[in-house]
Amino acid sequence: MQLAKGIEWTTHVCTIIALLPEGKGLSVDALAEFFELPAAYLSKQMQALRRAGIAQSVRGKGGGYRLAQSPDAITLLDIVIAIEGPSPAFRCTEIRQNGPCGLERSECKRPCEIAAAFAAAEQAYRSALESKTLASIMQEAAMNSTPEHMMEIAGWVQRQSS
Amino acid sequence: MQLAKGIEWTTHVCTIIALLPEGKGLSVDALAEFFELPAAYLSKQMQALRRAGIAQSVRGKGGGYRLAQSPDAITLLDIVIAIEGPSPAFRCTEIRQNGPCGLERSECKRPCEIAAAFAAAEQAYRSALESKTLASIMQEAAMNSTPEHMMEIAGWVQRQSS
DNA sequence: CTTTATCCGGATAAAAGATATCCGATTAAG
DNA sequence: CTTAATCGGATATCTTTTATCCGGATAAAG
Repeated sequence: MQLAKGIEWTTHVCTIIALLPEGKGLSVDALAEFFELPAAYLSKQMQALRRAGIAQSVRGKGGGYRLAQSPDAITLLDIVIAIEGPSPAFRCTEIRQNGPCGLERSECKRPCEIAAAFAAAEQAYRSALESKTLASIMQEAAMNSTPEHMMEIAGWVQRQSS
Repeated sequence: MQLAKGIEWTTHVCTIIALLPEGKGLSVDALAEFFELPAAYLSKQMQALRRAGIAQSVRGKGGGYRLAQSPDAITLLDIVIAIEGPSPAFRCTEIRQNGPCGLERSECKRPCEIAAAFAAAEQAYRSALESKTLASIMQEAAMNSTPEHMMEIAGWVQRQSS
C-alpha cells in the first residue's frame, strides 16, 4: 500500500501557492524548480488538483496556478481524494459467497465483518486527514520555522509570481 | 492507494484455520478451494503469514497451515503488516530540503508538518485495525450468521483437516 | 500580427508493484 | 524405498505508478 508521490508534492505546492497575493499565479516550471521536481509530471498532478476544484489555472503568458479556495477550506483529505480518487483501499471481493460453504448473495446485504473492520479503519484515517486544513498545516509550519526562512520563501514567491 | 487482495484472502483464511483442532492443519489447496482462489498465489500469501509468525506450516504429506497464535492475540494490523510490510503508505522524500529555499539537513530533525499529519492519520488507521482481533471478528461473524451455516463450515473443516 | 510563455490532453514509455504460475525440496505413509 | 502430498522459492505476466514528450489552445507583450 503506497500513497502516490503526487500527494506529497501537491500538498507542499499548495502551501506555497497559498502565499500568493490576490490575482497572481505561479507556473509549473517555477514550482518544479522550487522543489526540484520533474516539471512534466508535476503538471499532471496539478491538473488533478484543478479538476478537483482545489486549484485554479490561468493559461497563456503570465499564467500559472493558484488556490481555488481559502486555505482553511482545503483539507488534506481533499488533496488525497483529488490525486488518488475516492475509492477505498480495501476492496472486498465477497469471497464469502464462494466455494462449498459460500453464502447466497441474498444473505449478503450487509458487508462482512472483515470488510466492515477495514472500512472503519479507513474512516478513521480519512477523519484524521479531514481535520487538517492547509491553513492549520501552514500555521504549524510557521511556528516551527524561523522568520528568516519564511521571508526567504515569501521573497521567492513574490519574484516568481506573475 | 490499494490494499493487496492477499489481505482480504488471508484474513478470511485465518478465520477458517482458527477453527482447526489442536495439531491439525489445512492445505493451501483445500483453502483455495474453500474460497475459490488461485492456489499458487494464495500459497505465497500464506508464506508471508508464516514469516510473520501468524501461521505455522507443516511440509509434506498430511501437512498444511494452522495458526501460530491464539486468535485473540492476532490483530488485523498484524495481518496487514505481514502482507504489506511495515513501511507507512506516505513516503516523505524531504522535498523541503530541495530547491532555492531548501532547508539544511541539520534543520530537519523533526518531520515536516505534512509528513507528521499523514503519520498521525496512518496511526489512527493502524490503531483501528489493532483493536480488532481475529477472535473479535469471528465472534461478530458468529452473531450475524446462522447455526446451520456455522455447522456447515465446521463440518467442512473437519473433513478436510489432516 | 507575431512571438513568447504557459496550461492542457493524449500518446508513449520505463519502472515498480501486484498477481499468478511452475517446479524443486521436503515429508508422511505405504 | 517409493509414492503422493505439500510447502517454498524462482520465475513470469499483468497492472499501476511514474515520467516524458509533443502538438494544440490560450493569452500577454512587443
